[in-house]
Amino acid sequence: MLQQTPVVRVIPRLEAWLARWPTPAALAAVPSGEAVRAWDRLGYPRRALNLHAAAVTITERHGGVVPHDVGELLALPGVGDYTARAIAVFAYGHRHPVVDTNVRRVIARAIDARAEPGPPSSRRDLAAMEAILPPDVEESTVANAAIMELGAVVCTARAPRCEDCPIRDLCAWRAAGYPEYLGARQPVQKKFEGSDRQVRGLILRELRASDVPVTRSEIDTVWPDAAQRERALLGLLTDGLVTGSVADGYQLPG
DNA sequence: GAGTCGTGGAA
DNA sequence: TTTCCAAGACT
Repeated sequence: MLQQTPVVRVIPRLEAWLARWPTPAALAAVPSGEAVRAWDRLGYPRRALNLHAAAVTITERHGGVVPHDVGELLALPGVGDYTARAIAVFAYGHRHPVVDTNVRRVIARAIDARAEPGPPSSRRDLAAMEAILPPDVEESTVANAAIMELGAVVCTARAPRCEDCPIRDLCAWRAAGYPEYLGARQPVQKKFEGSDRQVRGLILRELRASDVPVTRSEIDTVWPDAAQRERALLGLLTDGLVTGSVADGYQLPG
């Protein structure tokens, strides 16, 4: 849920989710479409599908227990470098570098004296975090959490609160006089308004709201551009977020 | 490595 | 209003 999604938006959804499905086995026992429906408007609904698939794998192959091993975690659908290590470290207390967008920003500033991190590279980013991670296991766990939290609360992307920063006296960016970001800024994100992503969201919204298959003509009402509708629906079918056909109608997956 | 994939709150 | 961007993953 936390992937590319603000923490404050995740917390209430997580609590409701865990109240309904307290264990991987509980989630694995329902159709994947129920996970997509419960995901509601949290965004990136393939995460719901992946989470359900991961629950099935955990139930069938790991005895219902989320694995400790980073390699086994990485093998789960939707679990990448960040999530695998976050679980191993914060749930199980193992020693691994955990690198999210906050950590990348703190390292860029405090260590590299740059206003912003460069493009993500798991190899480089993990190595950079490993280099400053305490050797002691328990200290490393605290350090992972602390650096991430520092980036989320103090060393923020827009208006960093440097005067309140606990490591301001050893921050390389501060020592260098807060140099501006060098080089061409990579384009943030393609415009959402009018995008295929928006159409996908609108189609999925229809399917979530219905307990019976939705007809093609009903889907046709959500967006004026037919070609774009077709593209979005095909994409949803390909991703497994939607099942069905023109003849049977479309619905969330079983 | 570059593109794609949702949503919504804050500046 | 527009832009930014948020505990990323996958192709």
